[in-house]
Amino acid sequence: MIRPFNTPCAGPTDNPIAMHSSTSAAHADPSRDPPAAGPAGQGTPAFSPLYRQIKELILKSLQAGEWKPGEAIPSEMDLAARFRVSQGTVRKAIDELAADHLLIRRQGKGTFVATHAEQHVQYRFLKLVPDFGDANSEGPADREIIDCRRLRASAEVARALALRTGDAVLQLRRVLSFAGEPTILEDIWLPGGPFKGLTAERLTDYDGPMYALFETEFGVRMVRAQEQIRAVLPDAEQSRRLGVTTQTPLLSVERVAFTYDGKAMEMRRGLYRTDKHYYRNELQ
Amino acid sequence: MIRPFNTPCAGPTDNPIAMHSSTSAAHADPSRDPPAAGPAGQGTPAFSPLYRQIKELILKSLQAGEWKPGEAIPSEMDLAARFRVSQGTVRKAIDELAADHLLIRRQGKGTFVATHAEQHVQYRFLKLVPDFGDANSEGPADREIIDCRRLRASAEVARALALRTGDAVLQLRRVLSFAGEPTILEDIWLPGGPFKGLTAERLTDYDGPMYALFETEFGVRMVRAQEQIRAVLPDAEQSRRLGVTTQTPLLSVERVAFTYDGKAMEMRRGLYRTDKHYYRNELQ
DNA sequence: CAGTGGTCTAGACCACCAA
DNA sequence: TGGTGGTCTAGACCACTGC
Repeated sequence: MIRPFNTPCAGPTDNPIAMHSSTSAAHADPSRDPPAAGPAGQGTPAFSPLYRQIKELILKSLQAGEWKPGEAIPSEMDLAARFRVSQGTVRKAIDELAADHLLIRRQGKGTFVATHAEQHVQYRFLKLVPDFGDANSEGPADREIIDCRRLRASAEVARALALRTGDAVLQLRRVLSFAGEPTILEDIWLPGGPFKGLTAERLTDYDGPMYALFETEFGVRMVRAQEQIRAVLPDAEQSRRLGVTTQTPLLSVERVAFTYDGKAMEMRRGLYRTDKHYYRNELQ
Repeated sequence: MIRPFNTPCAGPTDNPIAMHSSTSAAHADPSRDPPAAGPAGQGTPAFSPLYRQIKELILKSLQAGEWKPGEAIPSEMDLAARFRVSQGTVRKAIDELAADHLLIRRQGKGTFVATHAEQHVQYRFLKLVPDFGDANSEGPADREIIDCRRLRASAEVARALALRTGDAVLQLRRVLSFAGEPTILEDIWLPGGPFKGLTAERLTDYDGPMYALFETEFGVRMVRAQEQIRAVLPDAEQSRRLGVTTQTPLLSVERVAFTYDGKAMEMRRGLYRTDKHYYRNELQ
């Protein structure tokens, strides 16, 4: 057996996963354990090509914070030397991470950790765009924090965030206005532990996407999200906040956002006015 | 100059785009025309790596119908021989086409032209899923064609389909029911020319996705779509068709679907009930 | 068993960027 | 000018499929 596929990661600076001779077999040794990774069931599939193992190792370094959002990671040649594989194999691993928007390649400069700050689209996960013009034509949104409190997770929030009912959570409520018009009313729930110390003041003072603040202040990087969209009517308070009647249909957009390791770290429910905007989706 | 980058495609069976010596330069010859492709402005960017040219040639063959949806395309080796490039270059071209869901690779079998028929997800572009269970748990949708008529394009439809106002279009109206409950009311507009001969009977008789019928009967393959989603209230007839009150908020989902060559070939507006379903979206 | 796509490597050269 | 990512090639071997 040449490649110890399940060797535990030895740490961020030394991952001797491969010790190939120049003509070594490229694939998993069939004498290894069968795919069922263990009694826990949820294990990762045991067989995995080398470039995917490299991908996992890079992912682990990202999770561990070895390279921070916005920073460059080592060059492909350096990573190839570290992992004792060819540049092509590292390249394929990085290709997938770039396709997942975890890394950003810049020819001639290097490969960088993606970040919610300093990317030209202000809100990467916000799909609401104006009927006329594009997202930038309205300028930055006005953001007003209405409420920020600590409370115990409801059953629904607990389920979404993989907490237990009653665990401490932070609840935010805010209004986003575009072109001076209140357009989005959002409730946001965050797990109390990772976001200890987050206050309305810090949010108000911070001038940038909320997810960028999460990265820099709490080390929480959102990389993926799921949304459930419905049409609803607002209650009295919601309609007042958005300046519409209670008979005005609104989009209810429920989002759960996930970090590198796939943990749900935020749930939010937004009410979107769609009289001057629409939710845009590309299908492929 | 080694590679005639702008040589017109010589036809599906002979595309002598490359005549490299074994150590030839890999990139565009800088002595070529500058990137501005011509006075028309909209031209494709003049510089393009070899694998992307191969991709375009394969795309042209798909458009031309050289390989039909569901069929296998030639093997990577065959295509490499045809285009006089290495297998790796063909591979990269196919990789991108597979990522775009135009081709489907099956290890050991070949590479196949994607199709709306015979894919396990019944409706690839339909993002409405039940609150409980998954899309398959409800079984196939009941489809009822309510209306099918030829008329002249309104300004809005003409704009979406790149027609002129007053051009002939086909208008369909149908209701989709899940678990016996009417859930989606859809108006569909199709350009009259390409869909000449489409009737309500043919749609009713056909047992499969509408887009699959478009492929087999009209040679129109939808590969991409854009949706604009809003929350609305139905009018009297719409509410009756869906079995809800006129005060029930619904999703309005406006879709424009595109073919291989990027031409818009369908517009539809769906009204979705979201009391037992939701529109699901993955953000990345 | 032959043929397909999938992985891995090694080496060459190119385009882009910053110093 | 040197370093980065980007492209292209050639050859080897592996995994999967179907005959």
